[in-house]
Amino acid sequence: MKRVFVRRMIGYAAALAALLLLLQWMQYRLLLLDHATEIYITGIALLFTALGIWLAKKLTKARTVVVTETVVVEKEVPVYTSSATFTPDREAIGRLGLSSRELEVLGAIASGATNQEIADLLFLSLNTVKTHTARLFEKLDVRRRTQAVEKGKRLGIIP
Amino acid sequence: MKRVFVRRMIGYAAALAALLLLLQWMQYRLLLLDHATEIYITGIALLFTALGIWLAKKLTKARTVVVTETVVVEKEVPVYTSSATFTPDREAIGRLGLSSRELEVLGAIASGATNQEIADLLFLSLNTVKTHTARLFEKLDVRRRTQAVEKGKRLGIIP
DNA sequence: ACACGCTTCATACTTTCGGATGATTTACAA
DNA sequence: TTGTAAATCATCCGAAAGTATGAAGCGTGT
Repeated sequence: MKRVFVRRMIGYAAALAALLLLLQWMQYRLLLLDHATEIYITGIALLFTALGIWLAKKLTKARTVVVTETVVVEKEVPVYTSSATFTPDREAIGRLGLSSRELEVLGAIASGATNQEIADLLFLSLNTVKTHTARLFEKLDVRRRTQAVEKGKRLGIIP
Repeated sequence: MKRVFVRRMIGYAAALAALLLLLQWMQYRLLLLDHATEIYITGIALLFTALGIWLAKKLTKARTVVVTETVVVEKEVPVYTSSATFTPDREAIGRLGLSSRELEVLGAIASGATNQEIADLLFLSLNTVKTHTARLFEKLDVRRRTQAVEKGKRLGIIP
């Protein structure tokens, strides 16, 4: 792979060198004549336009890649324990030292409630809910409610 | 078709004419100086190389053909999708009209990322992430990211 | 009685989210 | 050609969330 690329680069460099030599020669030849500058310039222009086209084609062609992806998906169908029979992992809860109020708040957060809604639901003040969430986040070692939900589900604390 | 092509050609011709005028001017200006020829030539070369590349790109782009391939996949009993072999519910996604970007953002939200983190992750601006989330919430008919995660999981859109 | 943890609530401040709206570009379809 | 959808980015503003800190009441166990 690498070797091919290096060789191609060398080829390009050689072609460019040849081109420059040709130019040098043209310059030397044509400057001897009077009023030949326009022809010279035109030659240059055409030459380099061609070079540009050639370059572009090479570059775009080299970049044309066809990718065929085959994805095989195998699935098992395990016996499914529905969410109705969810039992929280008491071990994890004890290990983290989560209080019952904090668990309630975590559940409400997971359901998508705002702090104010949680306050109304549990008959608390907004500030109290905030302290609960703050302690909850500290114990779960997270910084946002979305992370708390993710971690809670992962640890089996909430369904 | 033909008409478009002709007009494009006219545009190219105009551009070329402008280019030639520019050259004429450069020639007039620079030939007043000594030893400016080399610089002039180099300019010409670069200019026309660029022109060539541009031309080639335009010409090849106009010829770009899009091939659409339809792949039919048969799925086996997707009753229960464990987190390891999760496959999103395409039916639900299609029904809600969720775009790929919106799905990416939803996944990132579910992992607990802030909008800024999502922006960094997907190489977007914060504002773009916000518009994606806004549209996502609208389509999911929710008002907060926690609700979006909850609904996304419930509908089988995210694991 | 007293320490300890849980719960409750408050103030003040910063950060993150979310809503509304508009601009621009690109791709694709009618 | 025109229209539409997706994706990108922007500003402004208000709401929600989160941080820091202090404080008070209430059971429980020693």
